[in-house]
Amino acid sequence: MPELPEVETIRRVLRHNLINETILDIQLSYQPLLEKDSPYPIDQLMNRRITDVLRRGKYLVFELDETLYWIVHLRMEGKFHLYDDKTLPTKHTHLTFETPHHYVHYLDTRKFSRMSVTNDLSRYFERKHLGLEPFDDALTVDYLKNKFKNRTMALKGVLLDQSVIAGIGNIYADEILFLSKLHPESNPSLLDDSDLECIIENTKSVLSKAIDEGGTTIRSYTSSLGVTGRFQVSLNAYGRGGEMCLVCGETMQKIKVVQRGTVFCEKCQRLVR
DNA sequence: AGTTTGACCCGGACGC
DNA sequence: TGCGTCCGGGTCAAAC
Repeated sequence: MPELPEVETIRRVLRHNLINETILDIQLSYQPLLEKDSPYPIDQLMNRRITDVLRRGKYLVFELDETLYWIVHLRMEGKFHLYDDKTLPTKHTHLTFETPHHYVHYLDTRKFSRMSVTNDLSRYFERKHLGLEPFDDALTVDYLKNKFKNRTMALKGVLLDQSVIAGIGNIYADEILFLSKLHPESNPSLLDDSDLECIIENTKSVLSKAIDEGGTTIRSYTSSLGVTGRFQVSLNAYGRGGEMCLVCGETMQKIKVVQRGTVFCEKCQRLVR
């Protein structure tokens, strides 16, 4: 599942390839991908020029003619493929469009992803109640303290809450908690300033490092672009349940927290209760 | 009114 | 081979 660093990587690849390209033909073959309350149908993108590609949290945004916005959330398995030649769609291709220089397919095996077309981007995101971007200077100890107070949910739960910090998903939540040496089931409202500072610093460092690694991967892409944004990042927690902790050697635990698979080291990560 | 829980969107993987 | 069941993650509505 693409997390924020992957989405950012995808954004850069798409922007590089599609900026100033005009959408000459676009077809959505699986209608449920378009949100029911989308102000406009997909057809509205026809003959529009892509003037920018943006990201907000894990949302991708194509700006068209600087006035219209096509918003895409990849969820678990949404992906863009760019081709130089006309290519047959697969059974998981749900949308196709072409531009003067590219043929673009959008695929999603699980069909979990969603998109919308609007001319009012700020209104769209207001309704999604997104919190600060991880790299926003307004992300401070005081901001988190305010967001964490009165929260009884497990700490990991509030890290996944997109109205606190936008863009943290399951993989990086585990990684941030590991680096911060905090147990995923800690009580968010009981953390002290240094814990919060630690969470902020690790959030920024782990995400920016992953974005950098994504940039490295981009250079290895060839002309037929599988823009999945997937790349190998060295992770301490995710996928390492039952393996030894890379810091202390203890066996990493795998549990469910807020119904999400969660890996942590019970020796390194302090439970605050 | 703010917070938490659970349903939902699907098809791949797995077990029998 | 075929069927049934479970799983996964972000979002939002419902419940608290």
